[in-house]
Amino acid sequence: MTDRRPLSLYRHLLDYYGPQYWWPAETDLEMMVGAVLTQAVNWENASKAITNLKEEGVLNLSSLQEISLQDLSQLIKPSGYYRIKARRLKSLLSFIHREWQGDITRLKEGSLYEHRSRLLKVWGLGPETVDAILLYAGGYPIFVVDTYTIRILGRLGLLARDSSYTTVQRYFMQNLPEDVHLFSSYHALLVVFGKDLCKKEPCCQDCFLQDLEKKWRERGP
DNA sequence: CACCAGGCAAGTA
DNA sequence: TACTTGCATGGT
Repeated sequence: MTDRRPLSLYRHLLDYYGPQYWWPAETDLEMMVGAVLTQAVNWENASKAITNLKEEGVLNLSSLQEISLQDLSQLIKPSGYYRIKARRLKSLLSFIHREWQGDITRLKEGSLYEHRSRLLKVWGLGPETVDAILLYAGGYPIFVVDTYTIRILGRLGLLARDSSYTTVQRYFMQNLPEDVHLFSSYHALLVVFGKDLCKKEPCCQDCFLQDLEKKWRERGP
């Protein structure tokens, strides 16, 4: 017995916003670095930090390993929380060298949940960052949850407000076909939607959500 | 001026 | 287990 609403919501979002083509990164390493840099910060800020790293020529495994914590933190300043994020990046880099001998393609060998439990032990990587890495760099079918996702589901009444990360993730994964492309596309659409959505309730008069809620009531999901 | 942005870890009860 | 707080820049 599966709940059809998650797939229905996906179709509405895709129809409204169009395809999103995430994650915006040229390499898997860049994707992982970006995942840390965008923690609790809008992508524009994280993107500036990525640009700095590229211009300095340090967005590669060996340079990131060698660069001092101080120099690294200065380069990523625009991403906010720059001192802590520099430490988190160093922590991630040491994991890549320790676990994979510096071979990032090792992420694509082995099993999803084995990688997940190891990555979750890395200092500075929490569930969202880890799942983003697994989905967008690893190509594994795992659903990425963020604050927007939780807020949207609560707002639509699909789950209780402020449901936990695990609850929301399980809800999507139990009610959607296991499909990397679908999960990738869906998470991107939820973020775009979340940016569009008024943070404070009640929602603005003519935003998409109101339109969606109306359709929802009229024709059902 | 206030408030927010694609989290996470550490401390407290 | 379930809160609370620090971390910090840049845009509206």
